[in-house]
Amino acid sequence: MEERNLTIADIAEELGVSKTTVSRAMSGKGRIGEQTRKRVQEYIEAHHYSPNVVAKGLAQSKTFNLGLVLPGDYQIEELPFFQKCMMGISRTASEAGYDVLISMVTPERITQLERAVTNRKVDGVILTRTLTDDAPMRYLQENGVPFVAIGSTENRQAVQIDNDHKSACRELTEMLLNRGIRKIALIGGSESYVVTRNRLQGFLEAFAVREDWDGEKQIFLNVGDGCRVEEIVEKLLTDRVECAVCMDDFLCGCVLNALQQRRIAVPEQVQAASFYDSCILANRIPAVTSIRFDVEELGRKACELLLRMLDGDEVERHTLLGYEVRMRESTK
Amino acid sequence: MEERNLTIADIAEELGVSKTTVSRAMSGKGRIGEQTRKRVQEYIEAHHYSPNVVAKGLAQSKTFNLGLVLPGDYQIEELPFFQKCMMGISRTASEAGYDVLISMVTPERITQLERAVTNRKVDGVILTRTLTDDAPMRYLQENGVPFVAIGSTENRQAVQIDNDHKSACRELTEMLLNRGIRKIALIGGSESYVVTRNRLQGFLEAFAVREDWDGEKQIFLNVGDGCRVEEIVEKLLTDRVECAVCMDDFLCGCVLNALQQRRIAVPEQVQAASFYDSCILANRIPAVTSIRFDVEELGRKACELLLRMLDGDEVERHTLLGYEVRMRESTK
DNA sequence: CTGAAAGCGCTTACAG
DNA sequence: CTGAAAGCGCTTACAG
Repeated sequence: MEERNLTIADIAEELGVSKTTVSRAMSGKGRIGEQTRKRVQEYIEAHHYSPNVVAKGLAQSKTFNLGLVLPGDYQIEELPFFQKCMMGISRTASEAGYDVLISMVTPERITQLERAVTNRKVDGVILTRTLTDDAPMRYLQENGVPFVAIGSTENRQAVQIDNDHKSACRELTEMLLNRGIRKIALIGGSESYVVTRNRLQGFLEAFAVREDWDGEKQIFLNVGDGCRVEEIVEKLLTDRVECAVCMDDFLCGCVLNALQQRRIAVPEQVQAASFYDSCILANRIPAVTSIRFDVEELGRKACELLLRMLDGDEVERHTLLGYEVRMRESTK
Repeated sequence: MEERNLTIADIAEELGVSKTTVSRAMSGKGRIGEQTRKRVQEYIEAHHYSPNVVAKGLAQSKTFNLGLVLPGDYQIEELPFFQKCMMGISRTASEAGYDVLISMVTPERITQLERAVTNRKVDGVILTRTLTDDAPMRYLQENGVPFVAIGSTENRQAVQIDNDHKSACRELTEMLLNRGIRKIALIGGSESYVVTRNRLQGFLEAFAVREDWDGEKQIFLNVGDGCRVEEIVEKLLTDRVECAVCMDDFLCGCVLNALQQRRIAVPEQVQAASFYDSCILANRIPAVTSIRFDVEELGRKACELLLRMLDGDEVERHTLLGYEVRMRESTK
């Protein structure tokens, strides 16, 4: 069923023109008669010709592939994020005639990325997680590969894009304080993520502007596993903390579970808020107050940035995208 | 920093041999003098030459890319699965000199996959979810693209690989029955997934062998959202069902939440078991009895199958991988 | 406006 | 054992 694919040479011969002409009719580059162009295009349509992108790429020293670096040592709370991100990237790339090629890396091993680069399989790369000391980023910079980093990094050279986590956390915290909360806790993951520090900063800023603030704040970072959460919840209860702001939905889920286990009512006895508003907490009762980001949009924008870089455009080094605070029943 | 890349022609000239010779020294194909080979290889090592895979591909009519079809309309419970699967695939592909190119599809839209195929960007494709009537699968078959389907399909033509969900569900159910459970429920997702029907079948088989069985079984399928779960849990309690077997971890999480909300103790009042044993239920208290699959291995095997197909090997049409029942505190 | 020719970086019969 | 040449399927100066 799959006969040999049509080539530009076949078409040229069939139409009695040169390959050059066929090529031009398709690309629109170079002068070409309107009539000729039409004839070629009609033939192409009729015969469902589609050019061999790899050959085209070789001639133009391009691959029409974008590398996407995904962490292999993921955590559950990140999955909805990566998925949505990929969706945005993949769609945008596809519409621009590019494909997305994945490289899974760990902090210790970036061989897949190295392969993709040294084998010249990609024109540029998108990073989906950034660490304080980011091996993939360093590698790409050293090798002069164009890339954009999703997420915040302290590397000022890199083109980066992220949602404004700091402002988001500040605004959420302010809203909670305005509602009269006096004892509030921030619970978050690894400090080696820049985003953790950004959110912490936003949290702190919410208090900085209030000279009259006489409440109490607690901060728990580097929370890694369920056990830690148990301890923290115990402490929250002992200290009669009124509200727990969790840095991601999985963490928040753990906190809520621990509270339920102890028969603590949310929001009556303890309130809770989260980040991402992902499917991890979907259908929770009570519904959880959360900061929502448009992650697919983030992926799209990141991809657009990279595409523009590949076109030789100068792009903004630092892009911040918005957020939305969604107040729900888990806070009052 | 990024000077023009070394090519085979450069090396040939530098060494005073032909391009043919250099090519042969690398590929190992064709006769070549041991001395010459060594010289070439040493030069290559010293200068960190790595061949342009795209050019190589063009010459061999290959791309050294594998397509990976991912559903864009994912559900949270599937994410850990996809991630692990990708990890296995990506690693195996990488080791074999291939890269993985993703296409996100929905039941209505498979344009990304079509692009990858018509643009001749992939040598073969791996499907990660299979529906009863699967558009991507149909498309690939019609176009003669080699592919392997992860998950069960009724399409007997396709090369498919999956874990043995039917046996797994049967064994789990048998174990529960052996422990004296008399009222048991099966709760699962969409029946349009073949896997749902496989598990249902396994569930039913567990009873079929017991002539003396005089208990009660309930079956809830096509559970889509949290609301339905609430209703089901109500019914379980009214009917005094002793154990709920959930077809995935997210569903099980919902059931457990609903139970906790109602202050029902697990496993004392109601027992629960799940499938996948993924990070979604990690750190749950009590720990949940679950069927564990080695999903990364599944990805690896799937990729190996495809690679063998691309090499022209005949491969087994149907592969079933094992499982492991992990009894934990949520059942007694 | 159109085409012959060289080139992208490899592989592979074919000949020696 | 080694090489000249053609070819993979495109693009793009250069010439007309």
